[in-house]
Amino acid sequence: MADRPDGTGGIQSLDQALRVLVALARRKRAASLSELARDCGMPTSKVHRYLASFLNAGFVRQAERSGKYDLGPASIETGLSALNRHDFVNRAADALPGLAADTGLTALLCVWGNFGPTVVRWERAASLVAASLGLGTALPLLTSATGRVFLAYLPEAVTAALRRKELAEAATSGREFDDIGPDEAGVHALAETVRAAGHAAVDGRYIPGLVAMAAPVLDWQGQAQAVVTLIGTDPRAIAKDAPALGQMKVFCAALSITGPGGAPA
Amino acid sequence: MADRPDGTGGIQSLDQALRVLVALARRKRAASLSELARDCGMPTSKVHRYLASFLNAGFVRQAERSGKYDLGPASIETGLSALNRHDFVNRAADALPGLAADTGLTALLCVWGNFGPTVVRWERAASLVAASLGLGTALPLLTSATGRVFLAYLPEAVTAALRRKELAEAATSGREFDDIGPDEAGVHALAETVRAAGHAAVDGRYIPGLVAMAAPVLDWQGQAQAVVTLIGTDPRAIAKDAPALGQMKVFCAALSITGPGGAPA
DNA sequence: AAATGCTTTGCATATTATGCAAAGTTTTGT
DNA sequence: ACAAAACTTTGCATAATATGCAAAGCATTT
Repeated sequence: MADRPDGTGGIQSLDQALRVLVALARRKRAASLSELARDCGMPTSKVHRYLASFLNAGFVRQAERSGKYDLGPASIETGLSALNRHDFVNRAADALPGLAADTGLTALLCVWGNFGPTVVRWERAASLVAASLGLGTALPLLTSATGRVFLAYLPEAVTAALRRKELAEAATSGREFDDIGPDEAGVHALAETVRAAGHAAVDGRYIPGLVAMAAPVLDWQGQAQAVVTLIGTDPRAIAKDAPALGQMKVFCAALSITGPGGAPA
Repeated sequence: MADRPDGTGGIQSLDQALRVLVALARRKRAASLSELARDCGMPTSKVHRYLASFLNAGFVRQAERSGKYDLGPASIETGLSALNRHDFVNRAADALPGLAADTGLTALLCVWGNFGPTVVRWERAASLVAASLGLGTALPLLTSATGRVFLAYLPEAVTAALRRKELAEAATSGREFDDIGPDEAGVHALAETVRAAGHAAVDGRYIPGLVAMAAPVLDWQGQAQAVVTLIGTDPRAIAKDAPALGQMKVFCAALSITGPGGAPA
């Protein structure tokens, strides 16, 4: 056991102990000693001693009667502390210039404000500037890629008011939506499509000369905490096989909190 | 090192390593190696090796540029997994959207964390979004409805540290509390008032434009294991005869562990 | 009541964590 | 811009300690 390519300079017993803790976290319910030992491929006595330490520190609780092991209050407190520092807006904002540089597109970070999708950070690429887009700008819900992602990843009640407003305006102005039905049913279908794809994209139909695509930064309730948007002029930039699409989704996935079950290596 | 009355049968290196993790969790921000070493009274080399293991397991993240250490995604996942095992969180989470819909207000579920009242679930209503409120956000103890319920329904020892801190801050900043005395006696009286009413409410005094009310979810010892909070913009929503108040209290009563028989596994 | 499965503890050995000190790296001061 | 200080990271010898086996409790089952 000489070479650990990446896992250098750690404490072996601690590595093993943490494997036990994540094994317990992966299970949905309390687990018995032997179950955990089997999961980790370790002798029961070893796991038992690890659990004793976790128990003393409060990371693990032992059920009074059954003797099974479960996660304890210290695990909750540590997790909440970690969550507390997870500031989506700032974390995303720090990384936004990198995304803009990698893709060569203008990158936007939006949150849901009182008037709908609101731009809070924006990183322009070399080529173009959408002059009308400034900080605090509110974007449309139904006709922007950003808005459509919020539509798909926020509760209906939240978006209801703006939804109705934009539908009514579309009706009175006579301007129909090209790619969606002009009623609530059409909006539902749109949201479903966005959820299935994991992102939204619009071509120059609504904002002539501009193409955009957007993806959500999700919290662990599966709701959109923020939306990241890429804007360009070239329609090929938002094609399904465009590299920028993949980069954007990776970017968002890295910022999203993966709930229990999602286990990256 | 002969007698450890209660801490029997553990792994010493693991005990020490976990002390480092909780030291990191107790800090509000990312910490440097030497800070942690000082906190724990350990040599830096030791702490560094522990952190290397935590890093490999994902419990700790290292900031790209500063090199400081912070809690990582595995900490979040483990904590959320621990939260999900408490039945009351799940039951509350299932019912929370209904409460938000019925009242038309934003509904919050909070538990007590390292930094005080901490948001673990929230359901936004149509009308408003408090942008600064997210999962894992820590709320003030004395000036939020949520915090005041914890103050009233948790042992004094639990809230003591935060109580002193907020009182001291109020004293130095010169900002007096409007509705409570600026000392421990005033805090005691406040807690008594909350207990008598069974809930707490604040108007826009502390958070301009926002009104909130909160009630406890009690365990079998009569302590708050969680607090449910409703937030709105209309002061009439938190009036004594407002329907939302009754709905919230019914909601909490249903979640509270009533008599014997509600024995979790 | 005997037996099975599970959890917990003793103990000798070898693995491995430890602390010191030096090398490497970034930040601060002049 | 250079020097100095502070901090982070790594090597190494030694002593501490984690490990695995096996036996002893303990509860539930047949």
